[in-house]
Amino acid sequence: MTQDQWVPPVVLLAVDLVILTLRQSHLHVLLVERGIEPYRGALALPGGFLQHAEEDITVAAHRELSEEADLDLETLSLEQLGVYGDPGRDPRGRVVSVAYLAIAPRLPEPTAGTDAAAAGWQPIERVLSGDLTLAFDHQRIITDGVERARVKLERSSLATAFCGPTFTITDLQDVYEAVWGIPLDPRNFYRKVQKTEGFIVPAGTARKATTGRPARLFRAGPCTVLYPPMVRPTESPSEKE
Amino acid sequence: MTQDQWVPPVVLLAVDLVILTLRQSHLHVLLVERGIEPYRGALALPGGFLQHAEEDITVAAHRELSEEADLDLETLSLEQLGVYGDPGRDPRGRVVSVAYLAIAPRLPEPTAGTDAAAAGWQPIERVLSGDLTLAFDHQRIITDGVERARVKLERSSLATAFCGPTFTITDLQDVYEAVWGIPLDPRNFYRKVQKTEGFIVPAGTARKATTGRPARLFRAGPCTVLYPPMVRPTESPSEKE
DNA sequence: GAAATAGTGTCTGTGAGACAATATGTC
DNA sequence: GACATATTGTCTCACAGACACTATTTC
Repeated sequence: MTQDQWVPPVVLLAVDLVILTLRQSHLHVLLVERGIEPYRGALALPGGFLQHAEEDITVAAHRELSEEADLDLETLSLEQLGVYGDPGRDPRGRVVSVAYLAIAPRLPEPTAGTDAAAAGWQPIERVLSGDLTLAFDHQRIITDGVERARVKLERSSLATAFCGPTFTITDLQDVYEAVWGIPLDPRNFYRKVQKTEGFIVPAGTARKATTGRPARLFRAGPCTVLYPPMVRPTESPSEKE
Repeated sequence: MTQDQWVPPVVLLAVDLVILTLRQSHLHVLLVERGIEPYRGALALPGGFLQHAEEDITVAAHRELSEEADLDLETLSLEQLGVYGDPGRDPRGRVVSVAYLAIAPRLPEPTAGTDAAAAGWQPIERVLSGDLTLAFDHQRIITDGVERARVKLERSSLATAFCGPTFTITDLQDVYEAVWGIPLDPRNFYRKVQKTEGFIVPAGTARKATTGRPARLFRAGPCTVLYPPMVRPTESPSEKE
């Protein structure tokens, strides 16, 4: 049934990272400028090939994360997003890429990592709208990553990963609003997160530089799974006839 | 920064299929007996290497599906589950496997496909309990696949993919109970699915061979996304203190 | 009629969404 | 005090869950 001497084809394996963060209440993704062909000069996700044949894929993802974005694993969520391996997505040959999604708290401008000509945070809207042109199929990967993040906010405490060690409830609301792209009622949001057992725990009171009543501070609670889940309003009320 | 002449390592790319179906109200997974080393004689997921360097991964998954299980794509859901590529998972070398999840309606016993020594449906409990020993990391892949299916039943109309072209509401309830592994109240279930716009549409009345009032028949409705979602009872009430 | 399965009605508790009202800070 | 933001309270509606009840079939 198989021909003599048939051997399975080999592929190059790469990892790509969708690193999301919040800047000025807007969701941003980390992009680098490619220094080599193909797509030289175009914006792309940080990533690269496995370093050697025995490197674990997850390890490779973490390696790229620190190489290209100076990000350590502190308070950082990193999960597999999927495989992108269309033949022809890379002119160099058959390259199959494993995409990872990382969520990071507010970060300093990453002034060019090790092997990227330029690096920077780009507003997610510019990517999703097609305003920016990205290398390979990276726009689709980012689209999938954002959607994954949106869904994860509903049932996991992931949102706290966008914040620093302590945060106010308003900070947390900003996260939800930015990722979901919709406004939420502060009063109802307040009640909801307080009622959700183990989501956040008190951590003193903030001294606010700005005007208004100072907010209480919280830190991430013990639970990673939210019950009941946060509900995303724009579910599909438009589904009605 | 890179050594002279450094070239990225290559890997072998495989696809593995988690094919789930319902038999006698129990969730089953399709397993084959391996005919070759490694793990010769052990049970494993159907799957195999890419056929040639230009084969699309999804195409390869469909190919394996028909090769190993005689299943065509009719009313069949097939989606990417994830990548499993730990170094050392396959003694033959660096093999990275893309796992797919397929949901199939009740099917005839698949009497050995093309290149598998034996094939058969195994109850999912035997796999999850560790009662059966599987090749490679296939137990973990199946565990992930079942969990994915459970979650998908909540918000998608996937459950109808387990049924034939027409089905009764009780049939549909059986699907939910089997996949979730918990009993549901028939009365509430009935109301719920009827109220969920576009989930199921009437399709005549069944003539039952058994006793009792004949049930109405339905077929899958136009909506693939359920709103409001079906709620899985055992969410995490045990999370309470 | 008895048994069995299908389908409906009703009540109750929880939680989402709207929004008024109150608290506590800065200027 | 004026203003701004934080926090609490209240009302209403939708829906999950429990479960009594009615309907329609076979025997």
